[in-house]
Amino acid sequence: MSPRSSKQFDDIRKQKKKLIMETALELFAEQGFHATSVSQIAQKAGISKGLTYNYFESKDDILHEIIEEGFKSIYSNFDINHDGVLTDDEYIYFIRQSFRIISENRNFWKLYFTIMIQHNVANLFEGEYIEKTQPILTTLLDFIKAKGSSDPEADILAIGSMLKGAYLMVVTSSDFFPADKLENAIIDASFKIMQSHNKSKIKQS
Amino acid sequence: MSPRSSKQFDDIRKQKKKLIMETALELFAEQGFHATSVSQIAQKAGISKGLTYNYFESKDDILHEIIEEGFKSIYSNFDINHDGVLTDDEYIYFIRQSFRIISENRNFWKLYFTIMIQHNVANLFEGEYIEKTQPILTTLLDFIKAKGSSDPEADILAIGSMLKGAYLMVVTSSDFFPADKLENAIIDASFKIMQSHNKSKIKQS
Amino acid sequence: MSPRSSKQFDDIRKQKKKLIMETALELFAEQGFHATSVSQIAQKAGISKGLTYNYFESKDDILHEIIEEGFKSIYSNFDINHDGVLTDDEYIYFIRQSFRIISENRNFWKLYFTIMIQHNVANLFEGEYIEKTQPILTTLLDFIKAKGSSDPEADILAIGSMLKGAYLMVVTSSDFFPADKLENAIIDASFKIMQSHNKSKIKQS
Amino acid sequence: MSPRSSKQFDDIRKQKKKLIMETALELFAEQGFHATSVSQIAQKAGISKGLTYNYFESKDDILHEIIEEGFKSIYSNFDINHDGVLTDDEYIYFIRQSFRIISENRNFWKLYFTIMIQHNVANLFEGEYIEKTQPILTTLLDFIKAKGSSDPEADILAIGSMLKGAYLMVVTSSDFFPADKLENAIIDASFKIMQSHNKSKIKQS
DNA sequence: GATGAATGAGCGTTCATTCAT
DNA sequence: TATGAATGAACGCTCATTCAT
Repeated sequence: MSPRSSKQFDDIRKQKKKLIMETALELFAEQGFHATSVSQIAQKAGISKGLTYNYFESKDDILHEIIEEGFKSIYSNFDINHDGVLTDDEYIYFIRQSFRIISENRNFWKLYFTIMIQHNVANLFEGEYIEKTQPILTTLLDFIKAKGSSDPEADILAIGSMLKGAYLMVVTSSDFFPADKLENAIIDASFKIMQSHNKSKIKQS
Repeated sequence: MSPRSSKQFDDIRKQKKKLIMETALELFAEQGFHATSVSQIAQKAGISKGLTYNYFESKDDILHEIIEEGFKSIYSNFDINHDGVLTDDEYIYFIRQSFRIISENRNFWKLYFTIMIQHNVANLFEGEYIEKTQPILTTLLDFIKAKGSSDPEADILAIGSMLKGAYLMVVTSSDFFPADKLENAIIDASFKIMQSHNKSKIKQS
Repeated sequence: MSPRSSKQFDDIRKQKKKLIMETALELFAEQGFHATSVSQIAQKAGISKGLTYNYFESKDDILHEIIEEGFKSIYSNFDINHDGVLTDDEYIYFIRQSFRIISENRNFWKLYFTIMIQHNVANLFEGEYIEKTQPILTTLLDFIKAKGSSDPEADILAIGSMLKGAYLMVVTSSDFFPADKLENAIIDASFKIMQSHNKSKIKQS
Repeated sequence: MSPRSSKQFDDIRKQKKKLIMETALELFAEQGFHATSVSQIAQKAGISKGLTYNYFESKDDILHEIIEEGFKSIYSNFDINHDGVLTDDEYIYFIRQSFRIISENRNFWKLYFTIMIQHNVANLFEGEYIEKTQPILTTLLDFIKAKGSSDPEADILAIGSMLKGAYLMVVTSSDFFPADKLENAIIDASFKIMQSHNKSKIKQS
């Protein structure tokens, strides 16, 4: 067989694999992993049940590859090789971009949140997770400090929570959800949190 | 010998039902509803599989009763019959209390978040959900307005996101998570959001 | 305990047993034996599941006692101690009476036919069955002979089939079934069969 | 290797389906529908329990397909497109044929009678049943009238009962049953019933 | 005599996975 | 590469039966 046709076969394999993963992701996100059967995936993808096992070792394996692939593509979308401190516009761009990524991959993120709640995601991807996440957190912390925060650790907790909650809203939201309003509110609020020098209202409980 | 009195039977029933629900909640929270089998529940509860069906009509029924019971106990913990506007201390108390409720029922809230992600929870409990939630949101909105917010709708989105995200952190956190620090950070941040009169940093994208 | 109260207890036992058997018969006839649960019987009879086993050894036992009791009461309704040959009126009375017995106990006969189809009933009641049935058949055969039948064995087959079929119709019939018309048709036809001296129309196939 | 052709798959499916239906019919007839388990069917057919559900949606579905198939083959065996009135020989042929069909499919008819007793079979197959049965009854009624019956409605009741009873005997009979003798007796008797102009012996009760 | 909680075997059914073709 | 028939373990659930009270 010529190398050319070998390459063609390879392309077919890649396409089929992608097709199966995309179909599975849709169903996993809609119904959950355990409530989705391999038959369903195969049927929706228009292939035979048996063929699935030509591309994946098991149903679990499909899930793992989806998650792995998802993470890879997410982090490749963030350009975190940032030397200095973010400008305000860069920060805003980062937030906006993260919203865009999530709303464009709502299925993946539904799945991600579901898994995250059940298992500690950091454990799932061990070193890799921290390795990828750390630079983002560091950059964010530097930015908060630069804005004059009186308690950067607290602020990053608050802002991180706010982002997580907002992402969750986007993921679970219906089509009529005012995504823009939320996005702007989160951006504004994060500046308020970083910049404000108010004394804390609270006494330790 | 005479048969057990009806009170005795009633006591047994209540106790067993509680045992089954608690056991099921643990497993549902850990593994998810679909990944948990009735056999597992029965085994962990130390009873026979068949007995489960003496107390619940179906596996679905167990879930429904857990959620119903959970909602009942949550809302009974919030005293929302509030006429005027919250004081700062009342607001702080409300937030602290909500954190306490969630961290004391982490299993229930794990389950709740998981279900919420798959099916819009508002749909699940339709009328009741909105009926119970609305007064809380109204009270919160009034408080935000009273604090002089320049855009209460945006602020409630931001604060709501922040709470949701923080709750999610508490639910998924390990035992070593600095819950107090998070709690304080969220309270401080929410005041910053409401009080700050800064002009918006953002231009519409 | 006085003999009197002992007798009272005995009466209670008999009544309860009868109640259970009647309730079970209704359900067995409607739904079939296997599709009827002991719980159903107990519930419909207004007693506890456990009590059933105070009166019957098993679910099978209930069925057996119903059938035994049914047979006893059927044969006790036929006065077959008949020396000579039946008169026409006695024959007609016998047929009419058999229809009455069946339509008054449709539930029992439904059950009887169902069991008969699955198992050879003669086997179920071995000696007893033949012992009870034989005199009836002998009396009938004598009557047919006396009416001048040219082939009594054939005629008893035909008349026997006709009765069996008619009984089956009564048992499965709705409330609007013209039972009288059927009864009269069967009586008339049976006389035609016995009396007619026609040559056979048929050649052996 | 290339996969089986779709004709090969089709052949396998048809053969297996037939095997399952035949095995199930045997067991349903012997033990009744409810007393027969899917495991039993599979074991007797020499396949796995799960495979059954590759061919039938449910246990109920097996029953339905058996009955449907049975009815189809029965009615296709009667040539009822009969314009004029039957000759005597045609009538005899019709009766003999019906006996043959039933004794060749005793299992199906056992099942049929059992179901008929519990649920009015006309209800089960509603329209179709009446549509198929009506022409047979009409042809029979015309024949009875042509033979000079003084009360055709009564005679068809009597003959119908006789046939039903005789069929039931054939179905429940052991291998030693004198089927020929019964068949001839029924044919003779039916002519006697139709032709006889005797006055009725009976007075209304 | 009477209750119903409790058991355990078995039911109908589903499904991840294998394999001959 | 691709098919779908086939398997077997496990699922949710039912029910005849037992037993402490």
